[in-house]
Amino acid sequence: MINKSTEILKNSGLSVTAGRKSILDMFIASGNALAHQDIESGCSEQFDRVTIYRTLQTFLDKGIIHSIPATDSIIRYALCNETCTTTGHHHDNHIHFKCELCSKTLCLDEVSIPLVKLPDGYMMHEI
Amino acid sequence: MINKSTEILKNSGLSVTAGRKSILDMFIASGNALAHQDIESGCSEQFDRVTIYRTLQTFLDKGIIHSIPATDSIIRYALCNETCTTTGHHHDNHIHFKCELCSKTLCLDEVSIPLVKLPDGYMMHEI
DNA sequence: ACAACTTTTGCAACAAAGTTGCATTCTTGA
DNA sequence: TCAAGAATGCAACTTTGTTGCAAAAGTTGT
Repeated sequence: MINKSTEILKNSGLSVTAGRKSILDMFIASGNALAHQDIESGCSEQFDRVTIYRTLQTFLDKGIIHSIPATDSIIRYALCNETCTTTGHHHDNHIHFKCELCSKTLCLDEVSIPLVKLPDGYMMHEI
Repeated sequence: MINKSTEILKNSGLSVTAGRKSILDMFIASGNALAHQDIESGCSEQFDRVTIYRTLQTFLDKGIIHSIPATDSIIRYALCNETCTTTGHHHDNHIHFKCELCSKTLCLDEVSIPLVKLPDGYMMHEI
């Protein structure tokens, strides 16, 4: 295990390729949420758009990253924390914060989520 | 003042056109959040895609509707309640709920928003 | 280290979503 | 009713996301 990105990929049962390592490294280095566009333009090596789409989808499936919808209609992604690396079972119910000036998007893990009361006849399944 | 949609448009200082009335009527009738696509396909009369985009943008600007981002990357829109019809000043910090079966999206006004603690050096401006 | 096997990548072509400029049509207020 | 201003529809375009397939990786067992 040379570095962190390689380790994460192996732990998730994914083959280690240049593209996946690069993209994962970007997430680790940036510390905030990245959109597809950020990755496409900010990556040291150049990868095909399709590869980036598929890599992000793979990371989502494996629980390596989670998606963050925003009012600007751009979906950003951020690394999940350790507790949700197990596939399928996500622990990503936290609040996000986007700076209006630098437009960095950050996870706010400390903020508690209120208990949500659903309308009659509905059942909570996912948050 | 013939009907509610006309009234809302006049109150917001917008000219009353067939397209705006139709779209606004859809929101009033449906009671849940609508995406661009819902409006384009579900409207009684047929309007140009561009007109729908522009109408939604106008409604957003005037505070008639608010946008609801979701993990499926489709942005939906819902009527604002009475207290935020004043332009620019929104009162739309509430939680939304989307049914996985019928995919209706509803506003949950009763749920309280927790106080969000921002990282040092940042200031809350919009929620 | 190598060959066989499986995955991933890049390309091309496509589909869907959103934007812009401009001429035409509709609203509004005098 | 009529002129000024605003909204609409059209066309062309850009951006975003998807799919199939062949080429180029990565992986595993020997």
